[in-house]
Amino acid sequence: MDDPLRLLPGYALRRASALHMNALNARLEPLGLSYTEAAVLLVVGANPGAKISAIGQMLDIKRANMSPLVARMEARGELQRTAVDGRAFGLSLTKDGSDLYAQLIKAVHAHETALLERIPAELRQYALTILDALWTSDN
Amino acid sequence: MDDPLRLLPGYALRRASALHMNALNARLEPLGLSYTEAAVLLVVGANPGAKISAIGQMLDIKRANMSPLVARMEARGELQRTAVDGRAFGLSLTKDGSDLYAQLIKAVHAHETALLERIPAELRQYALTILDALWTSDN
DNA sequence: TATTGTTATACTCTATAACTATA
DNA sequence: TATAGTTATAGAGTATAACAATA
Repeated sequence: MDDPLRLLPGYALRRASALHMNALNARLEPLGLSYTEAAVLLVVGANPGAKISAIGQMLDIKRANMSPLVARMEARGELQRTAVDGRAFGLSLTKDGSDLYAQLIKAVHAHETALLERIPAELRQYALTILDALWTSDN
Repeated sequence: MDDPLRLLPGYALRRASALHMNALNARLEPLGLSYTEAAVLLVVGANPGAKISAIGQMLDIKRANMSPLVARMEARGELQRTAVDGRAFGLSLTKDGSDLYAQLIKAVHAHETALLERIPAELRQYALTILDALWTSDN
């Protein structure tokens, strides 16, 4: 049976993304995080006090979807919010959030390593440049 | 604000995939096709008589999701089914399906060209190899 | 007026389970 | 017993719209 999608980079992109999102979710399950939550935790860990709106913009998560996500992580005691002004909140890690963050860093590193190892060694150096070019500088 | 996801190929993979799936869906909207339906149309066009189950396996679409998808495309007069044996069906394009297929080929070509043009010219030659390596040979 | 956050809701895609019929 | 297809349903992830409060 002929595979007409075999030569389409766009199709490979989709299949690769789906495969690795599943792999990442499996890795994050022991931490009790979805990959969206993990992304927020990474950004907050690297930017204590970052505003919810700024985090959402960086990760391309809509305000309406950030709200319940942040509320969930706050309820689990991973994040805490501090009023920046009368309408905006800054986020930072709690003690539990910091512990989880440390575990998350390890899990993400293992995930990214496994991903890169699938690529022929001599081409690995180009992977990030190519993948970044496929989405950056137009959002 | 620091972006801790900047150096993660896995994150770039996800963002790139999301961006281009949206772009493809926009291109397919005038044809009245979702990208999943488009993938099925491409496979049937290249493999007249292919069994529903085989198409689903190639595209990693579950049986339970192939059923309504095929029914929809059949109802729109794009696909027709022929009994292979008492339980399996082969799919082929109708006349309308063939016309749509021709349009689809053009849309997909335009999409893939636009995608590749985002990649620096000297790296384009590696893109398909890298993206394929990221998902093939373990499904 | 624009920004920030919240709530409610809808839509798509995908996943699981149970079922029938046939190989 | 395994395969093929169908149906119903549930769960993510994401999208829109309307709203209140503040800058």
